[in-house]
Amino acid sequence: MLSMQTNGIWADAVTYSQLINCCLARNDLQHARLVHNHLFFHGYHPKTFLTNVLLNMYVKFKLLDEAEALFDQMPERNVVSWTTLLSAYTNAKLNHKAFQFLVLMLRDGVRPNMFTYSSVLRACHRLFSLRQVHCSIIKDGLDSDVFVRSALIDIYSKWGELHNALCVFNEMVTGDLVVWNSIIGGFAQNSDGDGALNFYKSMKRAGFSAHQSTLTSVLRSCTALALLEVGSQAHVHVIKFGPDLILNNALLDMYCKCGGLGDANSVFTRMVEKDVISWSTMIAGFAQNGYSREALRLFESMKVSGTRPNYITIVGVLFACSHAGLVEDGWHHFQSMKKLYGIEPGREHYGCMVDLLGRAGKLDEAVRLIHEMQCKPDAVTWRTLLGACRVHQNVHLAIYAAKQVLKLDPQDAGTYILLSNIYANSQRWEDVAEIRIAMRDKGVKKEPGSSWVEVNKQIHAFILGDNSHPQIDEINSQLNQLIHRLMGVGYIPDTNFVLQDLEGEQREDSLRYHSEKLAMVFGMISLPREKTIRIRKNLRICGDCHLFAKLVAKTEHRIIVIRDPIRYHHFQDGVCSCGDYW
DNA sequence: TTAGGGTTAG
Repeated sequence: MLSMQTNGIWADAVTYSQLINCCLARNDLQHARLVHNHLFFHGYHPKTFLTNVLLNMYVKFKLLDEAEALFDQMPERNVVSWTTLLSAYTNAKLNHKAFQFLVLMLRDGVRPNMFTYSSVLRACHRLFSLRQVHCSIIKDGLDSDVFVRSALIDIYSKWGELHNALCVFNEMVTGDLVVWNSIIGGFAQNSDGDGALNFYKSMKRAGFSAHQSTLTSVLRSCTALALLEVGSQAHVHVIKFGPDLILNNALLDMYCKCGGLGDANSVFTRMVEKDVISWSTMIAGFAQNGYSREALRLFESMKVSGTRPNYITIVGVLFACSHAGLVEDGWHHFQSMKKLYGIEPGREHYGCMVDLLGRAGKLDEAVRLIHEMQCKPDAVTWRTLLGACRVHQNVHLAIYAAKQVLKLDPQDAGTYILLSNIYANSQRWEDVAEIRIAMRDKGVKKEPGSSWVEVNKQIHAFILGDNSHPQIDEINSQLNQLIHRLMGVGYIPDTNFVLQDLEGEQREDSLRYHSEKLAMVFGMISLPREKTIRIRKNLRICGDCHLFAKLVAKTEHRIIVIRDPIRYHHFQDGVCSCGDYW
């Protein structure tokens, strides 16, 4: 450029823009500024096009103030000028500012185009504004643009409006990979793994190959559904993409959550690049699967590696302590999190500590900690204390904790039932009746216990009281024989876990058909002995089923993994990885 | 010839 200048030749706008974009590609702010200053000192007044390029340059270098100053000085602004700054606001999550800017743009008489809309959609922080923007898009005839379409699907999904996302998707005539990814991601984010996997199949039928983000959503769905086999299949495709950090993190999480800790660890070890999410995932994975010591060892390695722990990392660390009864370690990490990493303890951290102290029988300390909390305790906090009261049979405190839970979550069926059982055990029948009336008046219904087991990449569901499984007769007959065999080696059904209104044999019957027992038997019938039986549950496993699974693992020589909403139980040779502490 | 879309941890 300098030689052009000494020859008296002025570079034209295109040359200047190429020069600026070259600086951008090299991340060279110094030379980019030099070009801008050169234009300024030589009294060259660039046309709107070149100023837009400069504006974009400042935006990309995240120098919003300078971009704004330049925008204010522009004698003429077109839709690109407005959109450049507007998308800078959305990227910086300045949603309110982005919307104000859109209003100014409209007042200036500039109509938004597909570029503007695809940016502004991400800034919709209210459903109402989203609907308004969607109407304008249709009015301007821009709803068929694939960028706008994927942004619409994405934002509707984020608002939980899957129905609307689906409508936008179904209107698509020409295919587009990112639009497919948006709808698959939408279903995955809304915990509809089945829907996401079905769309993934349709996408492949439509002739599209999976991209990194497609696979990330697929893995997320496998994680939610505990589909280890489908997830492992996706792993084969993941390898094709080489070292993709986000994708590998999703893979890691899938193996951890599906109970495949060995595979998770080998993925983790082989990862070329690891970030705080990779470390946190693996630490929580070890902790939830009952390997607390490994989780804490990994936390030490993380610190050595130089990766700074964050809020979520510490949740995993404290979870590891609470599930192994490591009171001193727990206190140490809890007290040092602020001092060492500047992280204020949040509800989840307090929750882990309440759990840790409560399980260890230090109920008074747990209550004291709840009262000292910097943030307000929520239903989960009180439910944690309630769980500890149940283990340590502290009726007085349990009633107090249960009342606190119901104040904050009046629809929590589990707590009503627990409270009612506590009253029944203390012969407080009037209180029992009162609870039942409250449940009836509030329309509280207990979610039926359900378990899912994966056999030949198919999910088989077992729901308490539902006999629709085609092999249910065979399962029931095998289950009865199994119970008989186990009773021969000392199994006594533990009826403490049953609703209070059942008596004697009836009590045992209701335990007999707990969904995880049916799922276990089905796994035994359908899978060869060397295959692990993997079960996912919607409720926490009860003590009776836990004992049952240990005995099955021992006498039938099976490995069983049961994942409940909080943690995982690996049953092998008559013991569980949780050490009976859950 | 400048501006826009999808993915990860509790």
